[in-house]
Amino acid sequence: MERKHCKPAFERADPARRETVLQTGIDEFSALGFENANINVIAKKAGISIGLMYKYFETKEDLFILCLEEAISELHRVIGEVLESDDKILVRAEKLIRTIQEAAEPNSRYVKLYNEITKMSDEKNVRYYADRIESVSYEAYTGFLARAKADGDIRPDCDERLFAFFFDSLLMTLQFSYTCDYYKERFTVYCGEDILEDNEKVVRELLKFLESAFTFSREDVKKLEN
Amino acid sequence: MERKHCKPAFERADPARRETVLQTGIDEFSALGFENANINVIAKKAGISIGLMYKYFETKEDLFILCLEEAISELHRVIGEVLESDDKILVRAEKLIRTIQEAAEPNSRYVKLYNEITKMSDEKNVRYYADRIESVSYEAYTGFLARAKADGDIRPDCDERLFAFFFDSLLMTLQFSYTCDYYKERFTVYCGEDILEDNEKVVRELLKFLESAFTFSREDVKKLEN
DNA sequence: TCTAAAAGGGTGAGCAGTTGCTCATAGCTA
DNA sequence: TAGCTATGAGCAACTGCTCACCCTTTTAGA
Repeated sequence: MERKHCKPAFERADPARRETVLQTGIDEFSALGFENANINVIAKKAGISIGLMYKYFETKEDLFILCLEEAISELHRVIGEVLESDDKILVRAEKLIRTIQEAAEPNSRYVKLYNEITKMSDEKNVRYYADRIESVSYEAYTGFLARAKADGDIRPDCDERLFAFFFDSLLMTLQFSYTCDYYKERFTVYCGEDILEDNEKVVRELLKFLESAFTFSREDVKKLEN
Repeated sequence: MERKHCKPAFERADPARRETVLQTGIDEFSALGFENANINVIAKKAGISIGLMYKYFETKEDLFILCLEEAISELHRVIGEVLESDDKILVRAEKLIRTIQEAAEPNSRYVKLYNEITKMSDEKNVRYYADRIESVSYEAYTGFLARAKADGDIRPDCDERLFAFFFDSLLMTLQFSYTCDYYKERFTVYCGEDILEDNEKVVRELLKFLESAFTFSREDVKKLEN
């Protein structure tokens, strides 16, 4: 379905060099964005010539995509560890939130790359990447929401897929809010200058929100439903 | 604090032309992004020479910023109408969701521009724009959340600012999910191919989620809090 | 074992296309 | 004459990418 994004020469290259090239790419792309990053500069910073760079990759975009895959698999590895456990839903949510907070600093380059593809438009293979990237958390979230429903931990009349979507939307936004400049600013507009330092407050309130966002009489909701 | 983003000549120009220039800019910037849009092309499509374009604007970036302001004020106008009413919180939420759904198509260019600045990094005046753009909804949401709290419609021990933040995060993501290609794909990964057509389902489930996202025993939450 | 050819790793000057922006010029009005 | 609107050829800088070239290693035939 999707061709490889590097030439054979790159696969044959020394693993240490491969790592250097990808990490340098991640540095530059996450700092400047795809368009503003300069592949000649990436080559220089990685200590190879552009000639060789183009022996490794067909295009600048292919290099970007490989960097992206690296970033995504790292992000998945981190949340994967959390998702393996077998906790109740809010305990799991708490672990996820704390992981996002703790991983914000060390993984900021990866999150920024993720944020970068978020503005990708259809011309390219949005579908392929969205599937690849999002389906991991999709599987995980719908899985444990289904179980939570069976256990009576969440309301029985909810749609697990939509609830998973809302849940992930909150976590994704939170991740960006600890990492990307604009989202960070927005975060402090809403929650005050100190919010980025007060991890406990965020954990506490988001868990409250998830537990029962807006308590509202069942009748009012019924009224809305018809 | 922030200089003007057009030269006097633009303010003197014919209002119809001003409109054409800004709308053409919004077209191009929302379709291609800031970097890939070509100011020479914008000038041509707007029916003026680039020479004149640069009599109107100092730089390409200034043109972009004026387009952005136009887009934002349009988005604010739309949600402003909804926020003026004096409904209970879930009724208000429902109106907002429906507005997002109905305005998705006609306002897609504005939403895409908004999404575009979301990846802006600090070098530029992120702070200024985040303040300008986000504080409108911030004021509105904290306002009616405070009232909802006073009325006993939401739990009394919540932090209104954080709750407003979570609420807005859900709505912002939803807005992108009806408009921006990557978010759209993600939406269907989570909720199925038909979700973009089933507005009622989204309204219903999001209201359920807001009403009581995860019902969970108070004791478990207490246990988490210490 | 020696040799020649083929294949691959590696280089970087520079091509070609793009694009933000300038400026010399012209017309029009007061 | 002065000051405005308006033009668009084209400058200058940038950058994705090529290609002629060098060096080393592997292969193959005598």
